[in-house]
Amino acid sequence: MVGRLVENLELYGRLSELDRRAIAALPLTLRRFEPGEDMVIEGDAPSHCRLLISGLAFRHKTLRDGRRQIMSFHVPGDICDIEGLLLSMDHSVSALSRAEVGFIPHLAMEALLDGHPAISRALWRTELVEAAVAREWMVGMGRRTAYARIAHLFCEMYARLGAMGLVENGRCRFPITQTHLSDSLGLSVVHTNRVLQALRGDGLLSFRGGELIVHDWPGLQAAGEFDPAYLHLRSVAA
Amino acid sequence: MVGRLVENLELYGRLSELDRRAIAALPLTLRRFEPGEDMVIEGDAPSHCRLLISGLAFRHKTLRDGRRQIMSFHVPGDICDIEGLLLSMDHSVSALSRAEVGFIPHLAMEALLDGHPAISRALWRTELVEAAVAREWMVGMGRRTAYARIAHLFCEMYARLGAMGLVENGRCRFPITQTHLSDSLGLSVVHTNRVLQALRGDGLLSFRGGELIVHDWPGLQAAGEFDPAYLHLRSVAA
DNA sequence: CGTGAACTTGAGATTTCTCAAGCGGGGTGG
DNA sequence: CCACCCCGCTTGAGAAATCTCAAGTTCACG
Repeated sequence: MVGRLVENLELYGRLSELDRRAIAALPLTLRRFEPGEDMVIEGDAPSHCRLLISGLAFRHKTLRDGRRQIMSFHVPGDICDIEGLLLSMDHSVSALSRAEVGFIPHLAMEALLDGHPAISRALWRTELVEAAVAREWMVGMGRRTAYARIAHLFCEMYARLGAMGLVENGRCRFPITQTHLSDSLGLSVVHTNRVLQALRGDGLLSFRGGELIVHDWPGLQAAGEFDPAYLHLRSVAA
Repeated sequence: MVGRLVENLELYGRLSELDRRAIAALPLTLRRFEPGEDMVIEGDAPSHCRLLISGLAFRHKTLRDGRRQIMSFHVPGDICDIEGLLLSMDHSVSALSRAEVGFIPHLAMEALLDGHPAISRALWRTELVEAAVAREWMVGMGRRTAYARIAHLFCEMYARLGAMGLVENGRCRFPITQTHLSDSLGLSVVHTNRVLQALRGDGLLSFRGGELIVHDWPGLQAAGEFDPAYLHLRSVAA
């Protein structure tokens, strides 16, 4: 159940057997979410952490008039609302696809962190990587064209999913709509659609029915000015 | 020397006398940076943490062709490269104004964190707040007009500086150029300049020679769609 | 008095947006 | 089993925001 979490935490350094056993012993309540369903809402002060076990999720803020900004995507092994441990939520988290989520009581989490500095440090590190990703998104929204921005996002997800073994033969599932894509990148759906066609036309990728196919990985990286260093992964999808 | 840091860490909950004394006992080497000088550079793997003692600093990434994106501003009491403790730097940090910086060896920092869970937690919380600010910037760059974006940034800094007691009579020092402003918000200098004039013309603020004067705080907040909740401050400048 | 950085202005070029409408497939009720 | 409907995708076209280029101004500083 927590396999992906341990994997995630061990990306940069092994945990002790003791640490691993403590994680495995976490009390976990399972729940399933349907696509689009909210897992936490802005303003909540959650009493549990939500560990994504299968499926994808995303963080977002929605303004009064309906404009929405998606701020990150989450893959299995991520805790989607870790900040809820210390702060109230200033944004919402929703399921992208059908998702299985493990609920871990804050009390258990706090005990785990206080008793296991190595886990605390590893979890903090995943947090820092998330912040690095957020900064890279800022660079994109502030300083890159729509074309580069879209290319970059696909590079990022391709690399992240690849690192989890979810890329096969240049293909991976990435079940988002063009609306999600637009809301991630700060674009209109219309423009996103046209730029997507350009990327396809340039032979870089196809994206259809929630499946991403990368036809020209070096070309796509160049188009997106993608340098995976900020992901702090150990290896990158070939 | 570390007064601001303790203040910062105690924003949400007191530390014990023991914790406070441990912080005060940190070995600290002082160094001064001139405006624009780099404190850490992308790619560095620092061996010390940089605690900002006086002055302002900012994080940024610069692309090959010179486009730059500023990703955050830092005030006294912030550790500007805390992620260097666990990761290599994927961006640079530079001094905005003349700044005094305390260098703390990573070894001392690690010992402090491992021995004092409360400090570890408090520091993590400041990190989470930073991430929240980053998300709000994303909303701005993705979904707000230049006018709202500029207003919002000034609201944010006014609130943050106000919370530190650095606002007096609706005025505060915020020593950035219009170029910095543009690079923070993903705008061209020309456009920034014109929008700034509009904000001044609408009687919301003046910004000249690195001094921000807020003439109409409610109006400015409305223009920027500013809701300080994401800053997770205890109080907001009046 | 000369110089450079920051700021300002003008004007045309681009990117991206908005509005409006048509298309297509999967799901549902009759 | 079929018609209908909705959501997501696509296209067209004019509008708006923002950018780039180019030059002029101001002011602090040496």
